[in-house]
Amino acid sequence: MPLTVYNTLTRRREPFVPRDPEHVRIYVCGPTVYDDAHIGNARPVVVFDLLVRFLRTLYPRVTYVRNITDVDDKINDRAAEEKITIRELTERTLARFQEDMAALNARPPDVEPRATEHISQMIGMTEELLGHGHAYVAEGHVLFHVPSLAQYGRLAGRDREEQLAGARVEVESYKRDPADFVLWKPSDANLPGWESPWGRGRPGWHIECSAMSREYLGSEFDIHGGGIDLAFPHHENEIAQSCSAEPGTEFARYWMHNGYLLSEGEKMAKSLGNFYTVRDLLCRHPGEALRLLLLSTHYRQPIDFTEDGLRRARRQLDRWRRTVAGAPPAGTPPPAVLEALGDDLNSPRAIAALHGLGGAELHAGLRMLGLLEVPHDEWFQGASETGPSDRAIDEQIAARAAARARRDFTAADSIRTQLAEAGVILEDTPAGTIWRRK
RNA sequence: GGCCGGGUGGCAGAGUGGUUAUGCAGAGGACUGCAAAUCCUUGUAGGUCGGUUCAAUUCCGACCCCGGCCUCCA
Repeated sequence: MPLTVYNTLTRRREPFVPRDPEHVRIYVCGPTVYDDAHIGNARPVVVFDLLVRFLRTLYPRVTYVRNITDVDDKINDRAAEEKITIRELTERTLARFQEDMAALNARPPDVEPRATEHISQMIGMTEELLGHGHAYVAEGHVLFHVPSLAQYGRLAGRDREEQLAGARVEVESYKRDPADFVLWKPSDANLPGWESPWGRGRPGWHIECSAMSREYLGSEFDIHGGGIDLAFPHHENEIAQSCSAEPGTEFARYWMHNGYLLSEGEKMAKSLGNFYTVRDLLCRHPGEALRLLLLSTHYRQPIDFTEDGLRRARRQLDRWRRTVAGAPPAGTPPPAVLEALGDDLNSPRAIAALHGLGGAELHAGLRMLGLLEVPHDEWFQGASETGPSDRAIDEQIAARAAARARRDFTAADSIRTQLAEAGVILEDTPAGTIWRRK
């Protein structure tokens, strides 16, 4: 099954050819752990989880690295606000992130490196850049000198003049060029810092991904992923750093970017009341519904998240579960599903291909997409904090069965209505009455 | 201002130069004590204006809208 991917670097779809067919290597930018993941953070996690699952069906070995940014000024600010240590904040946030993503059936990456545990690698790369004349020291900072690299701007598709035309930021006086960016910056006593050849300081954001991807995947690997908003400047800067630190190397061959996410038709913002954390949504909707909704739109398309869409996704999963019944997932997913995924990860087409299937084939297709991993009993009858207990429901069903037996349908319907109001739906089948939580 | 996406039937969302996307919702029917679930049938499209073509939702151009990036946001 061939895989074609859209490569942001070339702006076209290309056949995916791994550097080493025995070992595919992929890096995706992970979260800055200062606050709970919102729905927009979840999209790349789910998209690249699916990509990695698919790659694993194609290649014998896949190494998936997703970093954790645990040194960042937003983290410093938040920790100060909450009057807790940076470590407490990052540990707590990371644990919650991992729980949330697990609820979306996103498997953990093979390596989840933390920035704070790779400072020496970042210092090392910064020294290499200085040694090659791509960086300079100014007022305690180490800066990457953008004009030193002719190809800068290739990923974002913009040249130097365009960037200058758009410059809206005040340029720090120590920068030789407005586009230069920080590799290392000084920390005062109140900020996290590490000893370095340039004094006590902390790394810039971009150097983190260059250093950690090299540590675990080597100087050249296959796929680098993230949200489209990271393409510039973050990914552009990563390329600049990595290719300059080791001249002649290619860094990532394929760049894949997921599209932006809107919420209820607008950019998600706390002030608009359309800001959803994954954690919030998981209180009201199953994680698999969120996963399905995110995969219902092609990853490069903009997606308009709505809670209504989430409800529809959940009902779709209800139906599939009934159709699958007790069928085990067959060994191989349906060819149409694999074909769609091979076509630049066309998950909406893969989902469409599932309709009309049944039994083991459908089950296998859904499992390929990372759906239906939650056991059926838990899905339909899982514990509820507000509804009646399983035992109370069984008692009511027995009472209703007795009423129906004496053809007292008024009493029977009354019981059914009461349960419905409590969020429990009854279905009479030839094998007896079954129930599920709404 | 520069750059990059997108505009498809009531909604969600794909492919495609000519032939059904798919799903949801709606309508009709079957089943049911009534429901629920399931099954069957079914209507409705491709921003605007031009161009190319025997034929365009699909290619080209212009324009209009929406969104993003250009500021350490996925």
